[in-house]
Amino acid sequence: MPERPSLEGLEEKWAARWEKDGTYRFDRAAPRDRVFAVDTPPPTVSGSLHLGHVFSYTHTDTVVRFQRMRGREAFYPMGWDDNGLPTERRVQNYFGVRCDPTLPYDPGFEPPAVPPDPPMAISRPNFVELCERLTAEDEQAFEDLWRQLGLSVDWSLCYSTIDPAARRASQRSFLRMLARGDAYQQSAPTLWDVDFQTAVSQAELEDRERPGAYHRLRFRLASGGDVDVETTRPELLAACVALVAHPGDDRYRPLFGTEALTPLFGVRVPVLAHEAADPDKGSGIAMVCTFGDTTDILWWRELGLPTRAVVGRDGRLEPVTWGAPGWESEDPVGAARAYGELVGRSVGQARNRVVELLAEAGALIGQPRPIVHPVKFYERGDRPLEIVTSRQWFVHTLGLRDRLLAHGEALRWHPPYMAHRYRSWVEGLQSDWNISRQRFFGVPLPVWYAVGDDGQVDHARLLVPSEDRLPIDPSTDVPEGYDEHQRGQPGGFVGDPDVMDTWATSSLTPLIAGRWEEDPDLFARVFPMDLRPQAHDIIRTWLFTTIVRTEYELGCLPWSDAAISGWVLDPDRKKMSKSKGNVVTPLPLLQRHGADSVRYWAACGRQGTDTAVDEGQMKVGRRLAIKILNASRFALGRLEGAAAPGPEAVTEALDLHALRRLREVVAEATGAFEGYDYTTALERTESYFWNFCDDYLELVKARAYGDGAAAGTRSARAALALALSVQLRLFAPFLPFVTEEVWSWWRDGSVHRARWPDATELAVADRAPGGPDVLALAGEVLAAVRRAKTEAQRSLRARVARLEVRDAPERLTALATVRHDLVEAGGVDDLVLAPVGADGLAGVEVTLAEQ
RNA sequence: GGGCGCUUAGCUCAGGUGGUCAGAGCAGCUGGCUUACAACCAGCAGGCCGUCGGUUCGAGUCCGGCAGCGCCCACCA
Repeated sequence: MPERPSLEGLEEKWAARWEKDGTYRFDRAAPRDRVFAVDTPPPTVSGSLHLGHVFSYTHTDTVVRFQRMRGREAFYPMGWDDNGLPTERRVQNYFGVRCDPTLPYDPGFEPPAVPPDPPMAISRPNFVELCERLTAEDEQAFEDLWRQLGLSVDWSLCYSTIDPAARRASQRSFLRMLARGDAYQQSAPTLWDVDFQTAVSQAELEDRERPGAYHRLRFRLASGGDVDVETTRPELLAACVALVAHPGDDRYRPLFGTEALTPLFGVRVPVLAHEAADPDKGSGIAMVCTFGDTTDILWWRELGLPTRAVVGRDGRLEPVTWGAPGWESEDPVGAARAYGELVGRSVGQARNRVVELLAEAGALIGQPRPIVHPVKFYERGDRPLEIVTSRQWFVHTLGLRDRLLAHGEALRWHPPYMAHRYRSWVEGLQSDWNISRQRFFGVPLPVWYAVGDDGQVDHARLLVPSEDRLPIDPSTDVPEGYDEHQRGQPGGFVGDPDVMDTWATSSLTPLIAGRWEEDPDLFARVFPMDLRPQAHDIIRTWLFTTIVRTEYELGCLPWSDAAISGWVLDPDRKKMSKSKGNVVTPLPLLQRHGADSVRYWAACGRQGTDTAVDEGQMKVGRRLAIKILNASRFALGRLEGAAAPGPEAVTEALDLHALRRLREVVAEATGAFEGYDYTTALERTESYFWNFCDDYLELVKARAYGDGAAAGTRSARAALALALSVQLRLFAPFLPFVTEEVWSWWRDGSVHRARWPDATELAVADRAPGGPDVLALAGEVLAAVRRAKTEAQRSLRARVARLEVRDAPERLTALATVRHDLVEAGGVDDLVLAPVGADGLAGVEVTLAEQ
């Protein structure tokens, strides 16, 4: 035990020791019912960790440590989500490169020392190599941070979503979905990001408020007269395929079944009725285009409308042939002339130009009316999404809805109200899950397509690999029965060029971590898992897709419990974001306050609740850690190097009552932890501890310093040792470093492998006398003495000439049992216990000695 | 438009099953080197528990309405 204990150096010391001793190593011999398995969220590897990660991973770590101490064998892996767009984007910026899949691989390629501008084009294999190089560096930095924070992860169970095992699991599951018919390919209208040039899924959308304007366009009616239609997207006029109004709308009822002519382009479009049309929106009649928004897709599908696509994958208007089939016009020459003004322009540019053309043609009625309206964006994108028709791979989810809802009911949510988010998402599903992405750094779709003798790719003739070949890359691997020189040739094959959505792989984390199909013995010991911890913003993505995939592969829930953490807000309670520049990075805070202190702040944040960064709270945590050091030094210093007397030596009422109360705290903390309520467990423990220091240690001090043979001293020392041992273990999940340090002063082994305290070891508290809590009573009297000294502006060491306590007889009887401790702690010369009747005035009178 | 959460001292928040529940920490103020702790200790002050109504002998604590803030889902011509 050091003379002046300190927090300095504890983190390095114990992190190294835990690694060396394998303190957190999972024992795979443990049977399933003794295992506590966690589906750790693999953080996205693209730059640095966020304080939000520290926050929520600490929550999980406290629960894992509790379960481990309770005797469960913790299966607590770490994963890295390194595949996907964030990594690609980071690599592009970091090295100044862009991927061009048409280029050949350059085995000797090294990126320039200074990122070139404009970025240099490199082949897909070279690009993937750079992705792997950069993620390896990031992952090392992440691991270092997690170790510094004291996460009790078993680092031998580490995986990444791009590593061969993850690719194998992802491709295997895909092939099985394909074989069962759970996955299918389809050419269909798809949400499309024009900058990344990839499809995205419903789960990756977000709405952003953007300025727009209603443009009132006048359509001529084939039957004579005209009708005005309001639109925010006049640039899609050429793609108009119908006008739609509500069937009950009397203004337009006469027009249903007739035809209108689009301005500028003279295309005949039907006027139709559909329930989804809103009479109160715009002019009450909508222009259906292929495709301006998701409602257009609905109308197009349900009304059987033709397709006239004008927006290309690059977000520019594509050339069309007016007068050709599908592009019939009353005035093909005029249509071509007008469209010629728009072709090749981006949608924004085309909008400006078409408004001018419409105004010249007299078809724009009045001025555009500016509005602000929500527009769909890819969550990582900078421009609004377009909808283009493309061939994509989908996983059936709409047909699974009832089953998914049932799983959501069966899952135990912490806090329970988070279940609503899942349910409203599942109920609102509009399309199957699009899992293909037109990107490069991801798990390839493991299929090829036959090329017909005419040289045309036949997407209906799928070539799939056998499972034992996985993982494969169809751009370099060859299907069975073919050889490489047949790639792209008539009668040959081509590989699917796409990769899977990152969620299509990370949705398998319980299977990847549990080594599904590769280590059946391990899998049976850890699956289904106990806990899915994650933040609430990815319920609709990670949590939802994991349930989908597990339902398909195993027909069950992947875990019994989901613990949903909140976000970390900046000190002004604003959401942190890179664009606002208010992101707080964890490393400086860890260096400034220490891991235990940062963990303390995190553990004070309730499950599911957004919490502001609060360095003040971290300071409180640091103070608590220092207090634990000092209080421990006092308690252990009284043992004079000898072993503490056993619990049977505790005989004094004060000591027994302190232990009795501690036993209640143990029960409360245990119950709270079992319900994943680490915050309450910490609060109860901490509250007891401060009272223990302020009152109990002061009261027991003189006795603890006494003759080691005296019964009172033995009782004090035994109680101190037991109470300290229990409290260190209660604190261990929150403050792993300082508790381990103190534990090492007098106990063998790690506190983190010690048994969680329970009522059995505090059974001696059964001997506590009935009646009032002596510690609480003595604490009250002691407080009165301190108040008197403070109010007299005297030192706490000042003597009390006379202390008179007037109270009910039973309370006085209890107080009498601590008379000696009270006299010593208060510096009292004469203590008088004076009984009062039932209506007497209870009180404490303190007479200080002369200075 | 549907749903969820929050609204308690200047700040951040606790307050199972309704009756010492009006609390903690921080900040503030006043004191104190007390043999575990001066990066400490002791003490003080601070609040019509968002609002209106209801249930009850009694409501931060239960029910309903309203308001503000935040979020989820949907819509978004």
